[in-house]
Amino acid sequence: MSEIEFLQAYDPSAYERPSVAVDLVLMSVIDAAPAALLVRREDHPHLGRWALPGGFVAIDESLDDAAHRLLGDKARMGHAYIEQLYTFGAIDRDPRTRIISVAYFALLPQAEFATALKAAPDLTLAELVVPWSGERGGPVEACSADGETLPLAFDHADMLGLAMLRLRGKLDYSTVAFALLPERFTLRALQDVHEAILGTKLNKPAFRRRMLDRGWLEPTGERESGASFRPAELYRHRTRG
Amino acid sequence: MSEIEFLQAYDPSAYERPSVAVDLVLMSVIDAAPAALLVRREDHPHLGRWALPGGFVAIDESLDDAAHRLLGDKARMGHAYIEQLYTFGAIDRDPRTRIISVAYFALLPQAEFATALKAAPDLTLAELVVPWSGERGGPVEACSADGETLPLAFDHADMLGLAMLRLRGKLDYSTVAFALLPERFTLRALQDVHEAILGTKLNKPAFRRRMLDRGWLEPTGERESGASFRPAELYRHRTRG
DNA sequence: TGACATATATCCGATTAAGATATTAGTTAG
DNA sequence: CTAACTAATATCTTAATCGGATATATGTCA
Repeated sequence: MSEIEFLQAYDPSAYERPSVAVDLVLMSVIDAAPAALLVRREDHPHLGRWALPGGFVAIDESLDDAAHRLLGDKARMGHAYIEQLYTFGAIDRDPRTRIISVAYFALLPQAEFATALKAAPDLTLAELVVPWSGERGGPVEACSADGETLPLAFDHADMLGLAMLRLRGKLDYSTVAFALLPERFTLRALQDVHEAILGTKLNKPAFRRRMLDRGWLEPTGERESGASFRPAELYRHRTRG
Repeated sequence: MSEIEFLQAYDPSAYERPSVAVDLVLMSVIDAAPAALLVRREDHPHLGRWALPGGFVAIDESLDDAAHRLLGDKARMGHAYIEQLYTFGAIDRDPRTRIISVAYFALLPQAEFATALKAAPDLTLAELVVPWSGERGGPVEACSADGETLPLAFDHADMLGLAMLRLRGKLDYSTVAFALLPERFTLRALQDVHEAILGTKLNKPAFRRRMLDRGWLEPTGERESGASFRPAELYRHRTRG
């Protein structure tokens, strides 16, 4: 049998197939706390609960393409740091039918986060409360601006928890933190982001040394404005060698 | 509309759905080198090339269940350390039809690896050659026992490469290495596993100290036998406290 | 112009990690 | 039975790193 004959004889409808979806964990650091964007479910199932923005993967688009498409459709965002997180495949995770969901997490600077909130009116800002410490992992809770706990739909508390765990793990040895900051930022702002994600205070001189020794930072020669005290130097993320 | 009415009205056949598969990266350390188990493809597409054992996910089983089922069916293995790796979703990764594949990696001690090779005669041992260093990542090459390069099917070189990258990353801060060793082992054997996976030599006293300080090891009081020199103490992985 | 707040630089002690070397304990050959 | 050999285990020294504290510099604002 030749390859062409084989492909013609292949019957893809022989198996009953699950639906495949992509869910987005859109994260930022707002007011010194980790935050995510949620949508209130207006349909069954889990009506009234809060869910991650997501959607089904089309038959003619890759998983990464689906994630980027949803980033534009749901959050009105063109570009963002985005990375595949984990694939959730429990049988009963959705009561409608078998849906396997590939979770992605995206990191946005505070300004783009605010823009997305305005441009996409169904999105709601939620502060993330991490009930575990260090690298233990587990689900996280979402809180609205007025401190109320937002009940989460499906297994989305696990997705948020895994995103926080991944973020904490990558913070120290990778450059993900820069995706949460504007193009130019102070060392203080960088430390605030680290502290918000880790949930701990850090030693200032030690943090400065570590970051500068990494070689990731490039001083711009400019200084922050609008402060009523000595303005700090603005750095940018060095992308070239 | 009540939830029950909604569920009855929901039509899951409205979307054209991709097939979902699970592929297994079955890894071990054989003769001081990382190794994996491959199957020769006897059908189109990629006839004659070498692939990871895998299969489709049934509609009534979770992803994890599918991975464990395949571990039993394909490798005749009951238990092994197993962990989800990444989900590959490019449109053209399989020429037959749209197949999204969730890759899992499993770690087996050398003895179980040999047992699987005997019990499942279609499996072939392949040594993995890592053409990159450190944490850079990328595809990996597979070599047969007589040194010939085995051409890999689909995107399976990427799956093998990602498995190696994950393994290297987890080696130092987690207990995955113990999944590659028998229940009782010497510190020398543990160091050999580390060196094979990292592809570098390690300092012996420093390695001993690090491992013993971690608190993961429990001395058994017994010693290895069959050596023509001073036998080393046998340790086991401490699972409690 | 001086008080103030914070950025930035320097310093020192403590903890940690690595590499080298010395010692111990089995095995085996003579 | 004993000495030589090999590799495991213990000890030691040195280098590097890290954290905390303090001191200084440099802006704003009253």
